[in-house]
Amino acid sequence: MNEPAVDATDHRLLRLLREDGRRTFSEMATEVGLSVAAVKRRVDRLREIGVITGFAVQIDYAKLGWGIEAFTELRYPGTTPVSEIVRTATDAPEVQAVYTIAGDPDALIQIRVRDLGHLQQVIDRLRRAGDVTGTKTLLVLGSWTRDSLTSPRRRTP
Amino acid sequence: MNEPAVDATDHRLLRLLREDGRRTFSEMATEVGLSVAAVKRRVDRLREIGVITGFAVQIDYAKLGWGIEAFTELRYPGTTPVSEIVRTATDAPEVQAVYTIAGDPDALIQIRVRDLGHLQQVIDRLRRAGDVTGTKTLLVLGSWTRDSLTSPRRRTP
DNA sequence: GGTGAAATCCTCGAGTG
DNA sequence: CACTCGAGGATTTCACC
Repeated sequence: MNEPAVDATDHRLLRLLREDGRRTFSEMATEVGLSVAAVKRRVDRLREIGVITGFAVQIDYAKLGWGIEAFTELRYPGTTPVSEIVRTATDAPEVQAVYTIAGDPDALIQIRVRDLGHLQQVIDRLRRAGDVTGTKTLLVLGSWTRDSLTSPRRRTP
Repeated sequence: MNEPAVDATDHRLLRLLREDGRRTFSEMATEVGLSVAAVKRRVDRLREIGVITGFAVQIDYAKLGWGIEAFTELRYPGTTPVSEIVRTATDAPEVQAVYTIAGDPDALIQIRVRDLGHLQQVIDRLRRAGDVTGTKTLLVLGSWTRDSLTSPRRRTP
C-alpha cells in the first residue's frame, strides 16, 4: 500500500545512474547538491524499495561475434500456461528477453546469435521445445536505445 | 584493423559485470585470480575497443508509475528512409528503443507509458509524425530478462 | 540531511618475466 | 606486452549529531 515516494532528487539520481551506472556518490552529490552520505542513503533506499533492481554493464555484442539480433513472435495453443512459455524460452541461452503478450502473438522473445544459421537453429529448437503453433521472426538491421550514447568516463587530470 | 581479441578472462569479467555492474575491481580480481591493476587495465581496454559501451542502472519502471510496456510494429511506404523512421520514433520520450527490421514490419519500437490512455496517445502521435502506413501494438503482460534479478511482473493499469 | 574518521578502493608509476 | 607490487589519493561506509 505504501507508495515508493520517489521525489525529484531521486529522479535526478536515477537519471545520472542511467547515463553512467558507475558514477561515484561524490560526483552525484555535487550534481544534486547533497552530501555524499545522503546520496548513498537515497540510492540504498531505491534498491531496498525495488526501484533499482541492479546495475549492469552494456555490451556491444556484435564486437564479440554475436552480430545477429532478432525478435521472434511465438504463438501457442490456448491451453498452454504462461509459465511453460517462459520456461521453454529462457532455457535457450541465446534468448536475451521474453515478453508475454496480451493477444496475438502470445510471446515476443529477443534473441542474439552468431549468424543466420545459428538463428535458424535456435528457432527450430524453440519450435520443438514447447507446443508452439507458429513463429514469426523479425531480423534486426539496426537499433537505437535511449541513453545508449554513454559519454566517456569521468577523468581526473 | 586489429580484432578485439577478447580472451576467456575478459569474458569472465564481462559476465561478472553483467550480474553486477558496480562490482569492485578488487572483488573481480579475487574472482578471476588476477591483481586489481590487471583487472582495471582489462576493463579499461574493453571500453576502449568498444566491447563495453557503458554502465547503467536497472530500474523497475512499474514502481515509478510507468506500469505499461508495449512493443509497436511500424509499417512505412517503401520510399521512407530508415533515418526518418528512427528520427520520428526517438523523438517521443516514451520510446525506449527502436529496432529497424528486415522485411515486414519496417520497425519495432519499445514503449513505456503510465497507462493505456497514455499508450494510445503515444501511438497516435507516432502515426501522425511520419508517413506511417500501419501499426500493430503488442501489450506486454510480463517480462523476463537474462541476468536480471527481477522476476516477471504483472500489473493491472 | 550533515560530519568526520576508518576501511576500502582506485589509480598510476616502477619493476619483473 | 601483460602482469604484480606498492604508495598516495579518492571513495565508500557507518556511527553519531
